[in-house]
Formats: sequence, C-alpha cells, structure tokens
Amino acid sequence: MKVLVADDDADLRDLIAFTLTQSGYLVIKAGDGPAAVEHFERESPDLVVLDINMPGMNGFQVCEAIRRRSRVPVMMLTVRGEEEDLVRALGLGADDYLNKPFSPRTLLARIKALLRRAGMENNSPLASGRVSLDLEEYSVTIGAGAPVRLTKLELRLLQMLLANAGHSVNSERLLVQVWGHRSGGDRQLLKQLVHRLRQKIEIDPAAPALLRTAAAGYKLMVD
Amino acid sequence: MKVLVADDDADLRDLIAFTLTQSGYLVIKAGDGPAAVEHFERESPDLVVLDINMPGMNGFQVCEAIRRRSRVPVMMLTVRGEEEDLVRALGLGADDYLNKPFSPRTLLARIKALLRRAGMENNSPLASGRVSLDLEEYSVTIGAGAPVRLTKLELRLLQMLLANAGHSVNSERLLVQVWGHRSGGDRQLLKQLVHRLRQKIEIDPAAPALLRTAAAGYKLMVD
DNA sequence: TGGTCGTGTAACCGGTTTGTCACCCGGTCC
DNA sequence: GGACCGGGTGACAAACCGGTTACACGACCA
Repeated sequence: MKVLVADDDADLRDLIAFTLTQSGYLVIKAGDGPAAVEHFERESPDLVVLDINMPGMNGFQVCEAIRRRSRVPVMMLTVRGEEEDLVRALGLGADDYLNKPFSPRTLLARIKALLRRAGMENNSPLASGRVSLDLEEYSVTIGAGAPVRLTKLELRLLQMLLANAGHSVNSERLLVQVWGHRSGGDRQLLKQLVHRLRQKIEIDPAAPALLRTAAAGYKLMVD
Repeated sequence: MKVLVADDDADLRDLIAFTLTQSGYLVIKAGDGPAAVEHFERESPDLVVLDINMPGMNGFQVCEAIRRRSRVPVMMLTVRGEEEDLVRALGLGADDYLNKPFSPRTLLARIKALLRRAGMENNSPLASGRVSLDLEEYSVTIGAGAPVRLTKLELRLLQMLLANAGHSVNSERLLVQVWGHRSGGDRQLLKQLVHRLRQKIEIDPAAPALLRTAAAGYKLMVD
C-alpha cells in the first residue's frame, strides 16, 4: 500500500512518514507541490496526504491536478479555524481532512478509514504469489517454507520489490526508497543488501531464482 | 506512439515537437486547423495536442471534427484565465488542458497521464510493424523470432529509430539522443553502435534489411 | 568486557560494454 | 590515376558492472 505524503515541513513530513512506515505502508515523500505531482505520476500511490500550505504549488492545486487524473483518496492537512480552506478542499474533491496539530494515532485511524471506504483495506501481510511479508514480525515466507527473519533494510527492499512484483525496479528508485536519498555512487549499498538478502532467501544464492538481476535494477519473481 | 501537434505559433509548435521527439514520440505538426484535420485523417495519431487560437479553424472546431470520428485523447492549450474557453473545450470532449505558458516537463507528464488513462501506456512493449521493444527487459523481438538482449545504448538507439519507424533519422539527432550531447566528430561511436546492433538483429549483417543506412542517417524498416 | 548483529566501505574478480584506432572499400572529384 | 570522403569492420584497451570477500564501526546485550 503506497502513500504519498506532501508537506514542506520536513519534520512533520518525517513524522508522518515514520508513523505510516511503522504501520507497514510504503511511503513516498514530497517537499513541495510540483514534486508531489511528479511523484504521483510516477508512483501512482494508493492514497495521498497533502498539506495545504506548500511553496511552488499549494495543496489545492496539487489536489486539483490529482483529481484530473485519478480518484485516489486524498487527505488534506489544514490549520484549525480556516473554515474556508476546508470547504475549498472538499469542494476540490479531497476525501477527508485533518486539523493540525494531530496525533499520529489519529492520522493512522483516519487513513485506515479512508482506505476502507475506498475498498482498498489491506491489513493482511503484504503478499504476492508465493512471497509474503510480515511487517510486524520483520519476516518473509516463501511458499511453504519457514519464515525468515529480516533486518529493517532488507524488509524495505523486499517491500519495494514486492510492490512491483514481477517487474524490474530501477536501482535508483530502490536507493531512494530504501535509504531515503543518496544521489549516485551508492550502488555498493544496494549490491551488498541484495547479496545479504539473497543469502537468506534464495535456495542457491549463486543462482538467484527469486531476487533476479534485471536490466537497470532488480525484480522479484513470485510465481 | 504518434502525436499530432496543432498550433499556429511555429516556435511553440517546434518546442513541443522537440520535447516529444526527445521522449521517443513520433510527432506530426500542423500549423492551422484544416491542416490538423487533414493530418488527423491521414495519420490517425494516438493523441492530439490542440491550440485553441488558430487561424482558419479554431481549436474548438478541430476538436469537434476529431470527436466526430474518434475518441483519441485530446489535450487543449489554453490561455490562463479564459475560464469559458476551458469549459467549452471540456464540453466538446477534450480530455485535458494546459495553461500557457507551461514547462515541457509538465506537458510531457500530462501527455503520459492521458495516454495511461486511455490505456495506451507506452511503458509496455513499444512496437511498430514486426519490431517490438521491451524497455523493461532490455530486449527486442523481430517478427516471430526470439527476443534479443540489448545493451543500454543499443536500446536507446533502437527506441529512437522505432519512434520514427520507416523514416530516416539524422545522425546528429541520434548522437544527441543516445549519448546526450557531444559535438561533432563522434560519428565513429554511432558507426560502431550501428554495427554492433546489426550483428545482433540482422539475419545477414552485411546486407542490412532492418536497420538501413539512409541519407545523412539511418532508418528502421518495420514492414 | 567481549560477543553478536546490522550496516557501511573498500578491494578484487571476471565478464560485458563502450570508446578508440587503424584499415578496408566503393564512389567522387580533380 | 590519385587524393579524398564516408560508411563498414576488426581489434584492442579502458571503463563499467554485478557478485563476492573481507573488514571496520557502532549499537546492543550478556
């Protein structure tokens, strides 16, 4: 379940991202409006959390842009008391709103409610084919095998690959998703992580059947 | 993927055409309404970009004419603030609009979104005639043959040629597209790349049937 | 205090890809 | 004929890439 979080306040953004990640969501972050739209296009998330005040392009504009393309649930973050903002947001097609400040727990509850309403509820372990991930237990189960414990990074890598099961995922994107930024050069990190993960989950790590090298990245074979 | 661009402003038209060509689209240009309709009939493009203000026959009329024949995605170019234009365009069956001025990147994103919505995603096999390219797998398939693996550069070259299938593409443009700049003198690179690609995809590399040498460049025969 | 674990970094290997050079050939122009 | 030009070819070296081993470092815990 992918969630796009757009907010120019880095602290708040990270808090939200942290909360959601903890609960097993895959989070994509954007620091301003244009970045939000761009990430939206590229990642097609299942839900969007939008702050109204953002430089470049405010939340209304982003919401409008998103609504022009999709009916994905959108949650707006508003400042208490700005009633007209609220009205405007809902008019533009936002599905819910949250007054700042809010508690992580509230955010989570509202997001779950939104997803349920959208019929995308999915609190069972993230799974595809014979691979299933247990985010609570930090473990993965392949077919009928025993669950294998994973580290934080391994889990995130697998989560990304699983979200695009069967399709190759660009190294660059994996770097961004797993480590959070890093420009080029850090291929080594990814190389290592893949290597360590293969040692854990492949029957023959020298001839990977699950986590395959693909053009410009890696992909997870789930069949 | 063919795109018809109709705008009476030659500079803007060329800018759009350039942007799209860079991204691998085949662009057909029209400078006024009647030409747009004519080209539309002849080329049956996959998407149309229409300026509203055009001499002879304005964008609305062209849009109407197109809608009478086809449901191809249409994107209108509007002037910011002319709300009634916008309403009218969408009423006539346009699928999206863009306020001038806009950035090439935005245009590209919106066009991709439109194509995606229309279910013509070009991310999956890019194809023309008997040649089809798989960007994810880095491979090309000719007719009923087995897929042939390509390197990054070979893929880019083929992608460019495929986007202009049947038409000769200037060496200079290929150099820019594949290597991203480099002044002159680098003909040798292209020569070598073509040579290597021919070894891979031609039945008789000495007598190329697919990747032919053409005036000032190369072209891909797809029939 | 010492061990284990997770992570980051460096170095090496073997294979592939790419850049470069030297040379061939056929056509053209003087 | 001979110089020149532009594309095609073969050969080789440099760069790159993924996989792998080894090691360093900090966190954590007994």
